Amino acid sequence: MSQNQSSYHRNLLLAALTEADRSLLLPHLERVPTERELPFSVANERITHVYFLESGVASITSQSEDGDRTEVGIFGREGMSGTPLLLGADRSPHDTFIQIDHSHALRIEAAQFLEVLDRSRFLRAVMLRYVQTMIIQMSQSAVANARHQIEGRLARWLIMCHDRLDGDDLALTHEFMAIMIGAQRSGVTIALNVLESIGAIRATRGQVTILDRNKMEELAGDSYGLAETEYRKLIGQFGKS
Amino acid sequence: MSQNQSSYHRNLLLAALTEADRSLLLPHLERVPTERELPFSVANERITHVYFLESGVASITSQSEDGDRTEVGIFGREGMSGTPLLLGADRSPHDTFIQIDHSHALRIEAAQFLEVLDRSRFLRAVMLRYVQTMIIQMSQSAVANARHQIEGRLARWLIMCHDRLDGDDLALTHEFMAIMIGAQRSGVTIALNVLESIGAIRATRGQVTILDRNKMEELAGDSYGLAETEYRKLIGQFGKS
DNA sequence: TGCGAATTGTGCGACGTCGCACAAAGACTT
DNA sequence: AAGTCTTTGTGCGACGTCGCACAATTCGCA
Repeated sequence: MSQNQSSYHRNLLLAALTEADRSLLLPHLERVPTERELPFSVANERITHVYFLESGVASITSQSEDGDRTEVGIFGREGMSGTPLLLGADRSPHDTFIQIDHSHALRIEAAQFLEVLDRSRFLRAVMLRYVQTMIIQMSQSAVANARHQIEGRLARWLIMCHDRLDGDDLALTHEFMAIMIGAQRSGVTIALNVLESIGAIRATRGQVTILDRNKMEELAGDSYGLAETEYRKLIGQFGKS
Repeated sequence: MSQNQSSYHRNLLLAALTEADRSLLLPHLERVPTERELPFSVANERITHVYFLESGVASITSQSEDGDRTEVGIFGREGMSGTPLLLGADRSPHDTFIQIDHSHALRIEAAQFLEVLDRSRFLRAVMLRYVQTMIIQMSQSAVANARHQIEGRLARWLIMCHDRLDGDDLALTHEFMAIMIGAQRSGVTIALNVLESIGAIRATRGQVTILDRNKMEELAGDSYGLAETEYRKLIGQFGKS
């Protein structure tokens, strides 16, 4: 249990709770190892657990008939999966799964989560404020996709990952990033080369290193920042900028 | 008050409430005339009222530094403004205002709204389920912007308006639609001509008439439909398809 | 009825991205 | 050390959209 206790503080949402609220969750939380592609929830299937990441990055994606995935949301140790439960839905049309693995998450069964929600108004309030930050994030994804081209979208996505990971190295392939920002692989290769040529990143096989975060934020423009500001206002400290 | 009572049923969210819950809201609701550009809420300013539309269409938009607006959400008589209040925020970085006017809305002051929310768990639950449908809608906007080109995005947006209005005529200028879908005006002109040439719509000055809704839904592809399906599951009947 | 403003149609070069294909380079297996 | 698979670089034509400009059309108002 001391293991769980320390885990609490790795997830910023859990860390934002009062001691009393955490003790409501504690008996139901199970610490599980995570690995790439581990599904937290599957589209149109009942959400079985709510996951709180200790580290790593997860994506919420929308899959179209032809099999293309598009990312609509991202979270790490500042967030959780299963937000539809907070809003009275037991499933959603989106998939949620681990993108970048960093070992562990805490999870609670859906039914128990709902029960705990009922018992603490403050706990529920924190989680709902988190939903608000996700709404802003998703909105800004729509804006980024509408207004920015690959370079900007990629810069935005990379610094969002950067916010959620320790250090400046991101283990990512071009193919992977292409899916995440809804572009094609060769376009990502070119964009990465541009970013590298201006000294914003260094790219090697399967890895991107953020060198100049300011430049990256500049490239992302105002598609980055709103959600992060909202998080800091509503929940607490977060990110690197 | 009998005027208000009939108004209740025009807004689908209010109509979805129990008689008891409606009577909690009733004393605080004020029926106000609406007009184009009437702001329901302004970015980064305290939300003063929650509006329930009886008819017409409102947009939630994100404004960037350079003044460009991008629409991130849309609602009509099936929805409401002020959803951040439900999630514990008193403001949001987005603007919400009337796009297409159809005369009236019911509004309640923010403080009173919050008070009523506290008093009925069921009422709160209905509104939160509505938030979930908006999340899906915003996500699908991100998908549409990432994957579809002007024709598809325009088709999606037009049928979303169509869902929210009586009849098949939409009073819209090209300029206006261009802003809504994040494209440029001349691109919209061309796309509209394409839609007209295949018999999906008829376009005249300041007006678009939906002729073949099925064709429009086909063009929109899977960027249309998820949010609407979610609404029907979580709240009730809605739309025309 | 006529004038001015708003709206729509159209043209054109520049540019970014797609779609696809294939070569080059790096990493992993046996 | 050789062979295989994954990842990355690159080329090229097609296409869609931008950015901009200007003409044509329609509407509203004096």
